[in-house]
Amino acid sequence: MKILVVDDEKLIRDVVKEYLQLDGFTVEEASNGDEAVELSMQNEYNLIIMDIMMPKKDGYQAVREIKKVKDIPVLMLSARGEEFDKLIGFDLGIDDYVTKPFSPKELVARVKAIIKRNEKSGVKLEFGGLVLDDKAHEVTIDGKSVNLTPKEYDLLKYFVSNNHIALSREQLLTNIWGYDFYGDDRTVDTHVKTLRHQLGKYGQYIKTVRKVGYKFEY
Amino acid sequence: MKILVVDDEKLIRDVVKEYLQLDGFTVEEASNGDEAVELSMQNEYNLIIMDIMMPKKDGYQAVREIKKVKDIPVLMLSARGEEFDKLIGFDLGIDDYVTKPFSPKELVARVKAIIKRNEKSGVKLEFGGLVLDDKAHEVTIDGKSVNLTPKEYDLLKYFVSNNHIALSREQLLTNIWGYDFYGDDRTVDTHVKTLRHQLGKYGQYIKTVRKVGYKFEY
DNA sequence: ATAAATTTTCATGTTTTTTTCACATATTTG
DNA sequence: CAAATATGTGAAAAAAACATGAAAATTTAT
Repeated sequence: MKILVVDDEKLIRDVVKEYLQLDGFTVEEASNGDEAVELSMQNEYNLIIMDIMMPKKDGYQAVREIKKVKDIPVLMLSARGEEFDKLIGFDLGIDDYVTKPFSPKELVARVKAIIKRNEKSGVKLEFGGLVLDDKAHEVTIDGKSVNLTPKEYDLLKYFVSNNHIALSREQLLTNIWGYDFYGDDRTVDTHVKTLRHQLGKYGQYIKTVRKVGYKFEY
Repeated sequence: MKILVVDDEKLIRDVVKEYLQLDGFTVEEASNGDEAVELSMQNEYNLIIMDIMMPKKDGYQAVREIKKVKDIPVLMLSARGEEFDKLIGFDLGIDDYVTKPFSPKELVARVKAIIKRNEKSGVKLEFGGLVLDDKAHEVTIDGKSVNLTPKEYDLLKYFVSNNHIALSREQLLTNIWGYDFYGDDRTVDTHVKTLRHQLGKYGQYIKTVRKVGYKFEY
């Protein structure tokens, strides 16, 4: 997950970067609109966080140019009040906006929300006889449909899209349940249990990573 | 899909063009009514987006002349309030109108809606004894005609044309009811209910996809 | 204008899913 | 090996999602 942070103030870039990295994102920076456009042409970002007021080229213009070529979600930063109406009136296809001053935590939460919304759907992931067809929203084992509950389905989808990667309970909760889930960690365990059962012989591919969480490994 | 955008303000033409191109449309421009008439005689457009107030020849006159010769859908642009009533009284065969200032996103949505409305289909979809003959606009089960209401028909058509694909309530609403439906999600449920009844033994092929929506699966 | 048909809303009941939690089992550590 | 820590599990409670029927609102036809 690569994110481009565009702001002319280094301090802001640094803070945002730090928090995003804590959550496992890769972050690159640009200090003005021109740089932002250039970088986003050369790289594949999953999200752009863009300030509005900047020298060289402002955020609106930069977004306009980038969106012409690439379909990347954008989160806008704006000083309180100013320029705000424009954002709404001039529909640039902004995914969300945050007004300064903002809480880094909230920003990260919003970033995650956007990424989740924009997650590509309709993929078909196959691991031997285990197939997850996201378009049909269906999981089959050796051709036979398995009746997963919604949570089980989401969990499996997240697992298989992160093959070989250990996932903490917290990570699973924020990414599948949502950042606003305030329940018990261990509810993950219960779902892993039922999912393992549902997957039959493929259940074993969800491995326990002690002290951390779980991982799918095929 | 080729669209002609007619407006005397270059800025508006540019913005509209930009957004339409993002959605894969080919766009040509005209800056007044005369040009518009001329261009549309020489080219085959799938849609014309026409401003009303223009020098040389206004939008009404241009549309009238074009419609005399060609059967092209037209979307009118008008400044808020002014000239507006005329559009309704004047039966020019306008397909839709948008008042300035407008959100480009909405404009594109309306363009798509018009194009979709004007698409001739006429397919015949068969699933065992269940046949949807779009040309005749009729559904039969084992040869016997079924009396579907318009909504039921549209819903079934959308379902069967998306066999094996899970469809969210939102997706169903925007594609069948239209992007401007602001009612209750759950109205979909009610229609699914009646449709299932109408389809008798074929009702079971509309499956519930919990937490998502429904899918047709034959 | 009136009646009929269709669509939408909404409250209710039912089913399914999710969460919690206590206890069992397994693993690590001193 | 015992204690501490972490995960597995089953069952009950809580929550959520859907199906349904009926009434209200809207649209269409007569």
